[in-house]
Amino acid sequence: MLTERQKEILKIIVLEYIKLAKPVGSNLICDTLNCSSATIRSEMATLEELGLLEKTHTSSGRVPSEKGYRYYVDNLMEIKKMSAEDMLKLQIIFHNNQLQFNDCVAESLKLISEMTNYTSIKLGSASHENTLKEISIVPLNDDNLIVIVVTNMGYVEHKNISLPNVDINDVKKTVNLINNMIVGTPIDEVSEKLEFEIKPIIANYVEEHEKLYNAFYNVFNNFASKNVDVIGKRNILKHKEFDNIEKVSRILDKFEDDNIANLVDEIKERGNDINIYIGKENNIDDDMTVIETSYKTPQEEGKLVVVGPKRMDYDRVVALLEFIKENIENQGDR
Amino acid sequence: MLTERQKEILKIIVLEYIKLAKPVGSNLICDTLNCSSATIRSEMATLEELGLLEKTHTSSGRVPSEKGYRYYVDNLMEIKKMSAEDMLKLQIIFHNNQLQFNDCVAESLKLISEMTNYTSIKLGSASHENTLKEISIVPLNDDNLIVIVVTNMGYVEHKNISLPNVDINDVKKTVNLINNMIVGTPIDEVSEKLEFEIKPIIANYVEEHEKLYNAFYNVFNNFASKNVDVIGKRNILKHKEFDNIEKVSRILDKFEDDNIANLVDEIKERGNDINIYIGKENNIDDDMTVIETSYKTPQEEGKLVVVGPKRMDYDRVVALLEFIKENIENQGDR
DNA sequence: TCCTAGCACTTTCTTTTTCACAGTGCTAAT
DNA sequence: ATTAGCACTGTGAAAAAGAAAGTGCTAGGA
Repeated sequence: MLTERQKEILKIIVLEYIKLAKPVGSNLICDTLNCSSATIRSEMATLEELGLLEKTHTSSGRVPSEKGYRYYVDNLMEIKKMSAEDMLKLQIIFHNNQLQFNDCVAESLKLISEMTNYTSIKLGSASHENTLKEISIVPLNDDNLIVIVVTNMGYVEHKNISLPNVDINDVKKTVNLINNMIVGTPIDEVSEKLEFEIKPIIANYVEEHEKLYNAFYNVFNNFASKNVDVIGKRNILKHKEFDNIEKVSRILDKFEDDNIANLVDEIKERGNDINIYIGKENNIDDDMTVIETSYKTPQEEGKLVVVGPKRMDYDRVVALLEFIKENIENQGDR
Repeated sequence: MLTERQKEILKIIVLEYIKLAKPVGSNLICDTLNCSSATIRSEMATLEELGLLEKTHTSSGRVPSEKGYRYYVDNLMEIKKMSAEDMLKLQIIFHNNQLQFNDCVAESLKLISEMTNYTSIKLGSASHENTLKEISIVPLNDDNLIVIVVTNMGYVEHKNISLPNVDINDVKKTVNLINNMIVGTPIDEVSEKLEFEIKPIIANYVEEHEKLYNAFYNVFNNFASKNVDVIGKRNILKHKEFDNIEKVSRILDKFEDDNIANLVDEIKERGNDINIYIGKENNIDDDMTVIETSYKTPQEEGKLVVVGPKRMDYDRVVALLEFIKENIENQGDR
């Protein structure tokens, strides 16, 4: 258990380090705390023994450790009201009746990325949670057509396929078959069903049934398993601690879509409204913090994530995410 | 007019610098050219006077100037056969019957990016070149539906819209109207036609016609004006000359989708099969080279572009692009 | 006339040295 | 408990020194 003064000191160090990214010395603190730097130093030594602070070298000021950030987040952080400015900008998005619901989510995340210089991620439901809602085709010319697949979650994917020498009516019949027989199946089980339920039927009356079957099989087999949107990848470049190409490369690689979708998906939920995973607590990168929240509306469910350096403006991000989550869930059915 | 020996020297310097990114000294060259370093030095001085070579400082080796690269590309470069390895990998893609035509293009560009560590770009036709082919809807639930727009070029875009209190049959009627009256219109003129041709009609019988009109209007008004795919943005990080965050940032910003689509689109075509724009010759970045080719198939037309440092493996990229262009155009109608 | 050996000169890059600074830990006194 | 005082330490910037790479120029030889 920390004394009040120790808490105060830890808090100042965390906030100061978040602001300036420079180790915090005892002098800076004694100004605000009305005691001598020597006193602060001995307190800082105690906090270091407890594992809450670290030094970058023997005679440097102190930097929060991961455990220190954790303590701050759990015990010291006061959830601030959002700044009026932040609030206003977000409200403009959510009150813009021109924008469709989906765009609101995307736009607000984009705004968060811009305002904070962190990276935000929207992760929709995975393909095994999506079922086939409807499939339709648009012929382009004799040989080529577009297949459009819509899932119950409103996720849409389309693919250009070419079927030379296949009668368009046979394609239409096949589409009808699929729409009658397979709708409601989880996306990643569709290709299996195609093989055992559709293929035998069309084999009877379609000349080029092999070609036809293959084309549809591929559509479903390559269906994006994740529905992910990463916004502001390049923001990592704006932070002091990522000042060399290797680090930046490493992080940008992590942000690649498939990659990040898996990593975000693996987050073991802690069940809070907003969950914070600092450094080693997340599986994206030890140098980063991940803040996550989930949302659920009649149309769609998913996760919203903000990723930034451990030295992150926790208060602000939490406030922003809470606001967005709330707005999404209230307006989801507008 | 350069002497044979001067050409030889320039060529060696270009190739060597492309390989190692280090200024090339006279000693290295005299080994291969059977003459003394002093001779080479005086030749290099001449080439520098002609503006084909540059020094990084008074006593450094030589580096090709932009003009030097240009001379190399125009006069010295021998279009090599592709390496067997490159050839094989690409052929696997184009001979893979599982892959649809579109995927072949994307896959082969992805491969190029991986093999060369440059960035490649696929630019489809712009919205003013696309006309409306068909529009269709998939209802998700009472209030929400998906609008799918297909253009004559096979470009597809979809949008989630919500229309509370609008009868689905009215929506269907509107869709039919659009499909009957507006098909064939260039995409960027559609919203105008909606206003003057469709809106007056639905106003007569649809209660919430304002809502309905707005929704469709937005779909077309926000239609992506460019159809662009940038592959391997992060490759810029792998090149020696981009060793600081500012440069990398600058380039990565340039690669952002809307941005790059415009820049690529602005390229004034020189009408060759393959066009090379070195440094200031392109409008993407003075430190980069852009290699561009166009393709045209019955289904689609567009540009393929490779962007990399000026110190780029010209031979290889040209060979790769030529191969891909040829395969696309031959297989476009397979 | 062209080529080359030789040499002085220049710039960069790396290493070493020096120095001020910011900050610590400890001790002794309050 | 707190604090003033002081010795000590690692950093970072600046200056100094030396090695390496490469040039330009000159004079002599084919």
